[in-house]
Amino acid sequence: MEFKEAKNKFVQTWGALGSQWGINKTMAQIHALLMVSNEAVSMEDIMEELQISRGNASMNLRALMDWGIVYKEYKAGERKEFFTAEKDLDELAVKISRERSKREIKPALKILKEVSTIEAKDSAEEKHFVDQTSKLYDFVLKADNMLDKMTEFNENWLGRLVMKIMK
Amino acid sequence: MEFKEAKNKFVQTWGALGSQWGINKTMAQIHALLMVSNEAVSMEDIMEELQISRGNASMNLRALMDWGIVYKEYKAGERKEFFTAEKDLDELAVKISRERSKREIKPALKILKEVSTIEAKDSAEEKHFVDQTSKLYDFVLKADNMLDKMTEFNENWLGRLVMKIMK
DNA sequence: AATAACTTTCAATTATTTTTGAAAGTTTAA
DNA sequence: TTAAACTTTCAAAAATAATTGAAAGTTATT
Repeated sequence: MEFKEAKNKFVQTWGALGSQWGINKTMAQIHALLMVSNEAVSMEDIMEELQISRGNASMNLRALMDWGIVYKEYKAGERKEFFTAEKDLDELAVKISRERSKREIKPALKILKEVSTIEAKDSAEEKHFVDQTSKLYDFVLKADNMLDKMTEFNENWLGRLVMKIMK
Repeated sequence: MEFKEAKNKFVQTWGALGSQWGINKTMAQIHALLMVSNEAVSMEDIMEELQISRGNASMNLRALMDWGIVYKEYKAGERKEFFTAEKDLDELAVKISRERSKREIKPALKILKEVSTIEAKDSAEEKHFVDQTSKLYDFVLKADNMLDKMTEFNENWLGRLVMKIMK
């Protein structure tokens, strides 16, 4: 496989993966493209490589910057803007999980707390509801914290040890 | 908040969360409904509660069974089928992550391996591509394994200890 | 201050995904 | 074996999400 083909395959794959995880395809593709570029890329070049419109490029670049995983860069003497992606994967993971936690998990937790604390009458149905949603609240809270600590854990020596023990 | 309202709120929230994570809304809603039901529910009742068509209910129940997180049940004397959800959350998490790993991560890893092993010419561009995709391959592989081990880890005493240390 | 070089915005269009509902299929009971 | 009680399938319709492109906005240069 030659370089151009490999690059294209990577961008397509990353885009597909993104859309399966609730991130729009173009956004994931732009990110993929920037990740494997060794230097900052202009909007013009992004449009060209991905065959997308100016508006599309602009909006998705904005979204990526809001997520904190793509940065703007200015080149001396050049008028236009260039973009680079966060390339440190641990950093990337932290930012993505923080952002999704903030946008999606935290609000869901709030609702879970609300619904799990209604006063259950003595019906088995209501008791089960409260029990199950409470468990879910605890579980999601724990998973959320864990994600947040994952990288930290991953780099932690004791963590590595535990990891090894668990094969 | 009264029970019915709480139940509805829960189902809606879980549905919204699902669609943000690449699972269709109805599928997540059916799952939510079954999770908080203390007894098996018929297709008729699911249709009624969620206000969805028979076809929709049928297809999404099938999908949930394919994921291994919803089961069919038969009641003595009753002709129709009833459904229940996996209610053990650790089990649920394991099944979901196994399934997503199998369907999405593993195929992506295969591509990542392919593209990261092209022969890079001496251009910095190609070198960077190979370097970055290789790192990504390792990272995704590690994260995938970690997810698989998460529950196990969560229940693990040493894990709990590490968890505490990390506050 | 006018113009050129660029970026952003957003209503309209297009593409994708989900949902419907009725016909076809299946199973059980009489 | 027929009919009733169900479930599944899938083409068409509806709903949702992404994309376009041109006008409006911004910033730098002369």
